[in-house]
Amino acid sequence: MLPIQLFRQNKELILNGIAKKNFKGAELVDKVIALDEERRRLQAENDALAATANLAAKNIGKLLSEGKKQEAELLKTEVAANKDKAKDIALLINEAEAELHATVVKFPNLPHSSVPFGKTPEENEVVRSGGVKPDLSAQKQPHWELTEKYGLIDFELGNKLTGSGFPVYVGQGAKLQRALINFFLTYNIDAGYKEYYPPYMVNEATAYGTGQLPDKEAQMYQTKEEGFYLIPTAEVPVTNVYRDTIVADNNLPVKMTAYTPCFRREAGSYGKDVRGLNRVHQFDKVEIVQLAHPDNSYDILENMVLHVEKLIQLLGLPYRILRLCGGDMSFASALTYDFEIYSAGQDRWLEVSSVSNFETFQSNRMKIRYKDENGKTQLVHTLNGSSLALPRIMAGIIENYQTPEGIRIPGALQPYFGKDIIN
RNA sequence: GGAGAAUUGGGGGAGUGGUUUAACCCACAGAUUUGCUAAAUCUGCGCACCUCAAAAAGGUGCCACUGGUUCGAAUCCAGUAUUCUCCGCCA
Repeated sequence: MLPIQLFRQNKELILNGIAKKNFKGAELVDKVIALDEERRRLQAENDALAATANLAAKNIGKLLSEGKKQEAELLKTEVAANKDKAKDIALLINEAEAELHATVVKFPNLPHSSVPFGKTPEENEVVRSGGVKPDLSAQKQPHWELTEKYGLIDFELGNKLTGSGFPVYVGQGAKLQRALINFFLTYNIDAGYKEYYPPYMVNEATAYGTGQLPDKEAQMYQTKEEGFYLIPTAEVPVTNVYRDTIVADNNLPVKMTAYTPCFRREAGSYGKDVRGLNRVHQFDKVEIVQLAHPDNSYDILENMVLHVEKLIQLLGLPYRILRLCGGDMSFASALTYDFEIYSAGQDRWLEVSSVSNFETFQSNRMKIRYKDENGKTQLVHTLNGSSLALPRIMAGIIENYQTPEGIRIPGALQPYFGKDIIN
């Protein structure tokens, strides 16, 4: 959520920012400013009334203790007249606040100055790429053929048990999944991230904190009785660990990592884009989250990018890093780098990680703060990234490492998998 | 699932309708003094919003949460959440 003060102080900044992000709602800016003025006016009025009432109540108490009962009764009737007025104003304040809030949360985060202009994924900027595309000559197959051939994933069984988009990993496929999770977590923990194992369901306040609510409700599965949301990413519970807290600034940055399944009800889409592991409703992911001081959050973002890049390099997958253009960025992000690996069996790029700085957009909702050198409370910057999302990494390994003898296992993963080939 | 009890600031903890402006202790920060792996004394010590160009100052709200009763609520009432104890059920 954008801070309301920003609307008062720097309207131009907001107008420019939302234009870059391709958000159509310039007229809402003036609405926010008007509602904010209304709210403040009402509050000043309300406070004055309350101050009078408080004083009167105190005087009544004093009169009663002095035994002046009649005078006290007289004062009571005077005060009662103000009560209705105060009640009306309180009601108006609630209305104004609710509408103000509902309007402000519609605004996306403002993009960082380095974010390229653009509306579509084609306008994302390739920052750099690495790794070598394998030469598979004529024998290349997509992962859904290979997983069937080696009995690693049973998509049909998933259809039977649940529905489409819920693959069942079997035998060495399940083991590969487990090895990847373990490898990723160990790599993150070695880099100083503290491991969390959070709930897979969250309440409304938590889903609101990271920006899933109110607008992205349709993306999440929800339990019928309790109304809990199944997490679409570990970012949701993990970032909320620090909701409503003030972190000592010498404890920044806070580094957290978690493995969780992720549940997403995506809008219907068919064909090769969603074939196999390319897009599923339940998948595993290891996430990294940091809470950072605003002064160095962009250095930290670059560090997180290097961290993820190294991990992909360890797996020996060809990759590229994109800086997303304004129109392709997520609602809450100020700057996002996407990682894509080249999937040789399909001859296409697959997104495996997204690393973002949200600045104060999430912390303003969650009230995650620190004390600055003057003792003033300030909002922290929140950042997160995938390290990594499992299914597409699995697809990439299976396709890029396919050989006539079987699927080779990248060297760095072998200690976790226990052997060097699937055949 | 049933019955009972509880929830106060960073921690402990007092407070059962009106000089409580939430006592007191600890922790923490600053100053002073004595001096040296510290102690004593004094002062300060939460969050949010509003008035104000800002600072200073003042106002309002916050005792788990949401409402209610009252001129006045940490205190009384109702609902919700969480924790503890006992019973039941259970991997």
